[in-house]
Amino acid sequence: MPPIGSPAIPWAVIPLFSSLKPAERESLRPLVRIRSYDEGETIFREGDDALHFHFILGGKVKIVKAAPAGGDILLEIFGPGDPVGAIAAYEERSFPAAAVALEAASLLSVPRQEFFALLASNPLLARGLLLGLTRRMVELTRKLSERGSRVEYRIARVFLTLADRAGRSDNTGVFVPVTLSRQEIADMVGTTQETAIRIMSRWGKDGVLVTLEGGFRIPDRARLEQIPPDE
Amino acid sequence: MPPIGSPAIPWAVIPLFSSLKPAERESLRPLVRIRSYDEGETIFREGDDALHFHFILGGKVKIVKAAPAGGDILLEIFGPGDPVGAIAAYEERSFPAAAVALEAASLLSVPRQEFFALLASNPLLARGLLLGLTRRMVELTRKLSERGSRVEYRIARVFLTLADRAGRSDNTGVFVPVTLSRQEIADMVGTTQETAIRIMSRWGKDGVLVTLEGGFRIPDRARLEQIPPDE
DNA sequence: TGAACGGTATGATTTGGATCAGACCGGGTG
DNA sequence: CACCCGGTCTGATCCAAATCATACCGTTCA
Repeated sequence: MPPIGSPAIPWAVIPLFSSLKPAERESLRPLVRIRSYDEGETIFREGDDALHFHFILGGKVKIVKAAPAGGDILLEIFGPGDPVGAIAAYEERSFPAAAVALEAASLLSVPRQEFFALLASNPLLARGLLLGLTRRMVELTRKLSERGSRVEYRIARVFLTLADRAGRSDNTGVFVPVTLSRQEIADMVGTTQETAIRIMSRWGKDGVLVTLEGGFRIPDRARLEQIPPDE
Repeated sequence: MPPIGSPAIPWAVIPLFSSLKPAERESLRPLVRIRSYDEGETIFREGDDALHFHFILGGKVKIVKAAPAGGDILLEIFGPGDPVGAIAAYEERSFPAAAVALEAASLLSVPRQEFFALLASNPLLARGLLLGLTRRMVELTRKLSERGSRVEYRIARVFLTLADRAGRSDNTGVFVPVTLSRQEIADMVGTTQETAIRIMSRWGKDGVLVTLEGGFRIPDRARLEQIPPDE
């Protein structure tokens, strides 16, 4: 057993840390904190000071932002290995959105200062961060360009990307092991719970996308892909 | 006069290059290219291979992305000093959106390879890029959270941020020296030209925001800020 | 000179989805 | 047990904005 205050850190689950030298890991160990969160528990709120970088060791975390018109927008769903709150922590600014555990989760937190020092001395770390940011950027611009498309199309896109990122294929189609309420689905595409429900239950009847325990099944990807953005 | 192929480079207009050492600048000089673009001319298209990083020396450039439902979304307006196409060029991927000169513009282009090499050796450059990306990221998430707000509110937000970024204040209010067609305004908020026209001409009558030669005048910022997101 | 054209303007009509209003169901929990 | 509560479902109504239509510039250009 490791002594208290120096937890065993599962470096392997965090790709961004793969470039760290043993000495760097050793120096980081006494500074980091590992904490578990229950489903629905808030990790940080919109507007909080970004004092730490967080990394997901296990579980799933959603990033939500309050919309000016009321309600929330679900911006991202992160899983093991993903950095959380990196955008805000890099500058000395406050979080532009909140992070909430979508299911029971465990997070590693590194004080802002320490991570920042590491970043200055380790170009590969900077490169990894830059790479992750550009990927998210491309995703976000794609989402923005979907404005004006029908809700059904946008929900279809959500599940298609979820299928790509977390889906498991078997003989009955693709299974997406993510539990989302209809409200959360609505928040992902900027609509109301009611219309999300209508679309989801129609899809259920038609066998396009079925809700079940612990996730969703997509019997036939092509059916989802064929849903048109307009008309 | 500098010899052909080695243009005089106005380093000062590009903040990102402020950290470059004289030797680095010297090595870059024979590799870069400077080119002028007419208003409306395309700098790169969506889907093109990202072979260069571009920097704006003068003029304005818009970033537009084709929407799945048809039409364009205007994602960004960049001015002198801003990097263009950085997201795509960093990875070996193609541009996720097109760049078009909003007015006559001059751009400096650095081959992807060279810029990338520079990035690896100069941590401050990486830091600057990272900083710029995080800023844009925050902006993008804010825009995304505006889904569901009324069009009038979204257009108001566009002009308020334009006023912050490029506005010049005088005794008659703020003047925003950017020429935008009603269609381009529509593309910025994801609506149609007609509704953009209706809102803009109503604002003109009410003196909230006036269109004139070479830009727009906002007599009273507060009037724009008071426009509610819903109801 | 006049035809073609891009941008602006305004009215009439239509519609996707928001809003409002109930209803049902399974799982806590006092 | 009855009660409540969060999530799901469905129907009825409403409305902001899309769509369709038509007109009016100023300018380029043949």
